[in-house]
Amino acid sequence: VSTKPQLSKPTITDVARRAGVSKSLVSLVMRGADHVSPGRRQAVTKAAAELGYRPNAMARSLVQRRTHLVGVMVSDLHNPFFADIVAGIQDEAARTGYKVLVNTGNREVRGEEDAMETLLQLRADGMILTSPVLDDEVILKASREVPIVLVGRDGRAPSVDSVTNDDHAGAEMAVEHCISLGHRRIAHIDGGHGAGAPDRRRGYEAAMKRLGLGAQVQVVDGTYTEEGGHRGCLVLLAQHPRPTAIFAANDLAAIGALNAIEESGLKVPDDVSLVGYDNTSLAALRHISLTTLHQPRLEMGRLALSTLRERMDDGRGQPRRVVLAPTLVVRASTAPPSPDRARES
Amino acid sequence: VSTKPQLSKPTITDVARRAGVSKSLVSLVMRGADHVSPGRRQAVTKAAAELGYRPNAMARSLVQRRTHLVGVMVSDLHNPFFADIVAGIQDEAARTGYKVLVNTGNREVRGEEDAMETLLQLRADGMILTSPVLDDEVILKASREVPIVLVGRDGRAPSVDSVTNDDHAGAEMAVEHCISLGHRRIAHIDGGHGAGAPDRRRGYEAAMKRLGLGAQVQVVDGTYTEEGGHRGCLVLLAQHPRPTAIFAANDLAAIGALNAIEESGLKVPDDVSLVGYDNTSLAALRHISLTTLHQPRLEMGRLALSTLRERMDDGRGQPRRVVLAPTLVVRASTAPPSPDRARES
DNA sequence: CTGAAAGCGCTAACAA
DNA sequence: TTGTTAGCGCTTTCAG
Repeated sequence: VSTKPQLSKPTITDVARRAGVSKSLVSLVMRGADHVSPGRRQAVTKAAAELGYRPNAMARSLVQRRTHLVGVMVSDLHNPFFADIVAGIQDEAARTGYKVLVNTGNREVRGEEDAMETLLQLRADGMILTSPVLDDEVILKASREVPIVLVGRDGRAPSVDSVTNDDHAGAEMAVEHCISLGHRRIAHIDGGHGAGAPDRRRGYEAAMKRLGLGAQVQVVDGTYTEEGGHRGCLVLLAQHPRPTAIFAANDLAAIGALNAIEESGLKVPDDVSLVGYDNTSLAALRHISLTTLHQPRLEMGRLALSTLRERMDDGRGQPRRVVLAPTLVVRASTAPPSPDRARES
Repeated sequence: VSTKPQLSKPTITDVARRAGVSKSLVSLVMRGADHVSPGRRQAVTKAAAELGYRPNAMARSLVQRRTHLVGVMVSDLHNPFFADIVAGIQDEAARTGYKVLVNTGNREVRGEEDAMETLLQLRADGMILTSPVLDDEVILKASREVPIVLVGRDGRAPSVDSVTNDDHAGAEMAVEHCISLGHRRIAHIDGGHGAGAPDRRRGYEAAMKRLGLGAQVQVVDGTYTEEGGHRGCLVLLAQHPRPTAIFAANDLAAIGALNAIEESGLKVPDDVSLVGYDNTSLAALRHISLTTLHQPRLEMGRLALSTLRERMDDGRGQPRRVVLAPTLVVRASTAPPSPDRARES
């Protein structure tokens, strides 16, 4: 990489000279101080405009020891789930004078580490990590240098806050919904190491047992991806009798399952009912119309930022765990089991 | 916003003191200089590790007058189209020592201006704007302060580069495909002011005329959204005879059209064939299976960054317009018109 | 209300 | 090879 410097931009000194005042006065005016004489204020404003002056945020932050920057490490830019989270963060940031800068680690540990490092070197005032795959230890270490809020994953250390939805409860709702429709053979395709996946699995198991279907519990391996859902579903469909309802770990996996079901010549919901998780825009597509659990993403984003602010601005030291309630969205992928199928159990 | 400074982090001076050397030596070691004695190098490395020292990127950039930061303003984080563009940018950036920071303007002029301003004040070495809705004038002005590359939209000024796909040619391919299947009444739902939309429209018209269907040209208003496609499609379906094929401005609009068609009790492709644009992940869903035009997104991202580098590193002053060829992806949403329908023309 | 001086953390000549 | 000296552009006391 070459070291060619850019054409130098006007500095505060240039403005001061042109307006015939001191640097300090220009600084005051640029920051909107109120006790500056109208005449000089105008002279400064005019000079700045003529020069196209723009304060250098880095020089400013260097002396203030504060950047007013919040770094957001997004686990996967391809997942529409995160778009709303970021929107919520941005929303709240704009209201409170913070700038949001987004980064991504492409679902890889190494990538996420690099992304964090960039933000750390930039001296962001705080950072938000969405569903990171990073080790707890790495996060804990970074949290000693800058306030960190996790979204979608629990912050297992007192120095790390988190904003999540109640995955356990959401999974229970999925099961209860299926049971209320008359299903008994309800299987789960799990989400592997994905953020929240273990809780969804435990919630599924707990609800099954609580409602007297402990013997019907069946979990197959999967991931938070279409392929994972597809694979897991094929395993389930190969059984006799096969499940009449399937709860997939997230919407993406549910779509994979949907494909597997149709490839097998079966229909949703006639032969198999299907439930997803996340209520992404995909689930709402008319052709998919997936029953799923909604997470209040926008609000989660807003809460992530306000939680971060409590540490950045108010110096809170106690950990904070925000857990929101998911809500069931019933669409066309679930229905009562067909009479002959239900009998088989 | 309060002005509470963070707990101060170790500086280069702290490391120098602890290692018993000068700041400059620490600086050299941190940057991996080769002519440093092994003993001192190790002392510095050790001190830095013990202190948890991390160079302050802002202080460094202030003196170097270079941030090694590339700002990417993404028009809409919800559109999966941009995820691959960003991935391509990041890919190429990682190879060449640049850090990528993403921003978004939420499809609004004001938001995009703020996003640009943040990047400008941060003194990013260059910026990439994806499908901005910003005025040409604003972009032109900014391009005098920092190299800018537009993606998905043409850079109408010599100081602004661009990377696009050949929208005109892509639209022609869509039309040719429909005609080759036997369609004659082929309508277009346009994309309004969306980046590239006017070219797609012109391409559609040109191909229709060139192939002797000038009299059949029909364009209805739309946008790059599901709602736009839905609305436009309803207008088309209300006609007698209605079109046997519809070319929507992008995939999102095509999905809106798809919904409109099915709501009207018609089927795709039996009653109406449908073509989209962009080949987003949505188009590939088994349940959608949309014939569409693919843009080489990853490559476009990579090219955007390398085009930017030519200005940042090599000081190129001539404008550069990269135009890539789209490719037709045929799926299940297009088929020959049913015999009785075709006759009606 | 305004200006002068000091310094944020770092790198870049220039000496030694 | 290593240390010293100046700033980068800005804000912040502190005088006036």
